[in-house]
Amino acid sequence: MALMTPAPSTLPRRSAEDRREQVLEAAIHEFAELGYQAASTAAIARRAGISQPYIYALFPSKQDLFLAVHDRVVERILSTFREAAQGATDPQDALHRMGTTYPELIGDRFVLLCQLQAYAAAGDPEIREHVGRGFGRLAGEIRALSGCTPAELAAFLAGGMLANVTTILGMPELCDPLWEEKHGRA
Amino acid sequence: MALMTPAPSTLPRRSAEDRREQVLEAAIHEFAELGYQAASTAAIARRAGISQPYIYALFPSKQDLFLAVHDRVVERILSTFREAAQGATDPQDALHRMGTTYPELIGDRFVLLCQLQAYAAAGDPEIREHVGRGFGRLAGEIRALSGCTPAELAAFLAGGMLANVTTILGMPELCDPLWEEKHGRA
DNA sequence: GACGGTTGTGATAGATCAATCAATAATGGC
DNA sequence: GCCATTATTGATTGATCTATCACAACCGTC
Repeated sequence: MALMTPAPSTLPRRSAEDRREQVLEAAIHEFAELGYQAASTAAIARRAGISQPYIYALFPSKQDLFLAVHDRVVERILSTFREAAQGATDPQDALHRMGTTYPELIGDRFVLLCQLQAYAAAGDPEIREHVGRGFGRLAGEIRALSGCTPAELAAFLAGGMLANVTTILGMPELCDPLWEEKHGRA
Repeated sequence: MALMTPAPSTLPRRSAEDRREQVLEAAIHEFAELGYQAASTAAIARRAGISQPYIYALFPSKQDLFLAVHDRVVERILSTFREAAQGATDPQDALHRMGTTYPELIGDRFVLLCQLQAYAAAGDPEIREHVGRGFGRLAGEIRALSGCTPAELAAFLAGGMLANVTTILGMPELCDPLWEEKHGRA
């Protein structure tokens, strides 16, 4: 039982808050590409530049980490939409402005894929409840920001879902017509 | 090393084709609720009433089983749509008829959830390619059956996606306005 | 009533992975 | 310059899961 190698020399220590940040960012990527189950804490740790056990000093469990990732992703989407809706004149205009930010959100790619993975993992009741609340918050805020009707909200959300899926499948052309022809008619 | 218990008595044997059928049906349920990674071959076998190793006599690998499930699900959706589109008068009418079958597909529940799980598992390139082909076939057939425009197709697919997600989250009320107010205006 | 193909299973290898724990190095206050 | 606190890791455990293999029970058939 040889004990540990004595850690070559001074490695700079970061605050726990800092590390949590790194882990969250790494986890977003891993969860987005592999899903809740397939993503391993070892891979997340590697990407974050820390050891695998240390994740459990920063988050109580893999599920908690996943839900924290989901919260952050929802928050990021919301802030993007809030910004986009600034100065809109009417509901359609607000939704249109939000819709144009979708490609930007997709540019991040991982944000939307994380959403999809959260839905897929919703077989677990605890996850479903959490993700359901996030989805409700999203829907509520979009309505509040835009003042749209339930039907318009549904159509907007639906477009987002299609964007998710066509992105992950690498078939964006199927989604494009939505944002082109919906409001932007010359 | 006690050898096996001598198998109480005569259990009726089924044809391999029969068994494959049972396994596929069981796998649809397991994959739908848990996803590709989290669903275990042991649980599938238990549900199908066979031993876990026998699955590998019927399907070469878990991934092959998953893709076979996906094919079957796509085929089921297509046949539902084909039936619904019979006797439609124009593209809008055809899409409307197909849309009304969505709740029926959701009644099955597992069919649509399997689709969602397939998208979520598309991080794996082999799965993505297969699922992408299925999605393309779906989109192509819908266009052929209805004669709709690309924008109408996109809106229709988007609605399906939203139906998937609101179903799994148990929030169907967010999706209802789509099918109610879209075409059925009195 | 032996035989060859088919159906089916138990045991198990081999891999992976979440989570725990004890131990150790750096840090900051005093 | 000491001490309590905080950050960080190596080693490991126990569980789980896919896949393989050798073997057994059944079936038609000659």
